[in-house]
Amino acid sequence: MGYKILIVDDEAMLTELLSNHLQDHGYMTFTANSSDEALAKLNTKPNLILLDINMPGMDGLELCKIIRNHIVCPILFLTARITEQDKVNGLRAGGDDYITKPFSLRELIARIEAHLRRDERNNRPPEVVTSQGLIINLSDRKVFWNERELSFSKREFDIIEFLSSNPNQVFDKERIYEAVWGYDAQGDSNVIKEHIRKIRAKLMRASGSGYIETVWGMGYRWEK
Amino acid sequence: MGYKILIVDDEAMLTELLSNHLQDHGYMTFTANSSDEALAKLNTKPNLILLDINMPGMDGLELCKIIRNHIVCPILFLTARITEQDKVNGLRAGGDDYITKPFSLRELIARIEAHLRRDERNNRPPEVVTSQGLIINLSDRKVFWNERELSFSKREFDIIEFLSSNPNQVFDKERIYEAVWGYDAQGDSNVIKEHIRKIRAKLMRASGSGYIETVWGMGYRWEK
DNA sequence: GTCAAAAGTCAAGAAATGGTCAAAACCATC
DNA sequence: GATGGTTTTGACCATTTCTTGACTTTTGAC
Repeated sequence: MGYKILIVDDEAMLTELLSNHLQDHGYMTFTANSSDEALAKLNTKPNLILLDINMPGMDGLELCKIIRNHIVCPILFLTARITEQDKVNGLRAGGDDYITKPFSLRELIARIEAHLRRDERNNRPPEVVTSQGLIINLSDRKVFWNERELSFSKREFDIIEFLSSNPNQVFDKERIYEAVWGYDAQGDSNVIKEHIRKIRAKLMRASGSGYIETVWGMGYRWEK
Repeated sequence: MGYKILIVDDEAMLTELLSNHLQDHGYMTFTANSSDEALAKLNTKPNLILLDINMPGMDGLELCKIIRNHIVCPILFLTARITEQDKVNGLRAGGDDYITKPFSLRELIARIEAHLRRDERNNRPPEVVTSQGLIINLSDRKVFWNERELSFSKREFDIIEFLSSNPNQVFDKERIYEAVWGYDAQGDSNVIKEHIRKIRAKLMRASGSGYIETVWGMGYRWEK
């Protein structure tokens, strides 16, 4: 449920169609029509990637190697015809499976599910658990306090994610801004103060603790 | 403070300009206008390298790979326009970031600082332990005396950090001022006396020892 | 012992930083 | 384009920390 799938193919129409179909099956999809776009969309942290082998410019195999350096998830190649050489190259590049075009959509779904199941078993911990009952699930972007779900906005969660992933370390506001907003952001420091306030309030109301400690003159730290 | 940056570009004018600008920001710079020169200057042990991708002869990517075999430090590519091929190749060659020309100097500085900070965090020894039960954790900026945490203000901790990282060495007030405040001592020497007093008081109350010894007429020394 | 320079102490004011609030700007959705 | 939520802003207050200056004590030289 709610798995994210990144679809990479230079034919926009195909990505579009696949995207629709997968969405109908309850997946969250992202599409990319070039290698560059694909790399850019890795930050969506997909749970699985569908990758066309034959693309202009850098082909799928090259791209696959690069992706492997960044994230771990099943990569399924889509390919028009598969030669033995293709298969070997693909495996060597880090692919997990092949689906030859044309393929039946039912087969596609079946394979995707198989890989996600296996992946789930292997890569258990996509979550961060912190003190007594607070669970931060980074892949689902959800936070729970003893069964009960707390809701945070995007920015709020981004900040929680960053800080809680580096517990006990102090980050000044600029550093947080950089991590959450991006590089050159010339942010007013009030923005962070305000978000921290909101986060603390929500956490405090639910759990009785704010989790984020202020280190005067230095920044904030996630207390684990 | 005092980071060394190696600037590699075949355009002498550009390296010159960058060099000046970075020096204005407190960096120590070295320039190289060819790959050979760059390799030769690796022995300056730069903390960061700015590398032009498009150079005659061996290009930046090749150079990057070679450099990676020699030293570990952030490598930022400078490139006229970035194609997806560039990006991919660059990542593969071991680069850490891209800056496309023309770039704003502010952005350049921001990125350099970001990378140096990150690098520093990663390569920093996690903690310093000093005599009987006093633990100074530099990355968490926490000080413990037998389980119990002692709290210090930013300046206080900065001073502790500086002195305890160079135990048994005597530093006069100007030197401490320079190390902690950042530039040439402009401040009244009382500032340091006062901070030292506070630090000693806190340490003394917790541990029974002040740790900072006065060397009359010379300065202070951290007793290990 | 006396003296001057250096170091230590203390209290008070200045400066910096963080917290809070309300309102404006922004954005997606209907 | 109205709505409701999110994000950003600016103003203001409270608190902590930093700095200063006057004063006392210690130190080493004479």
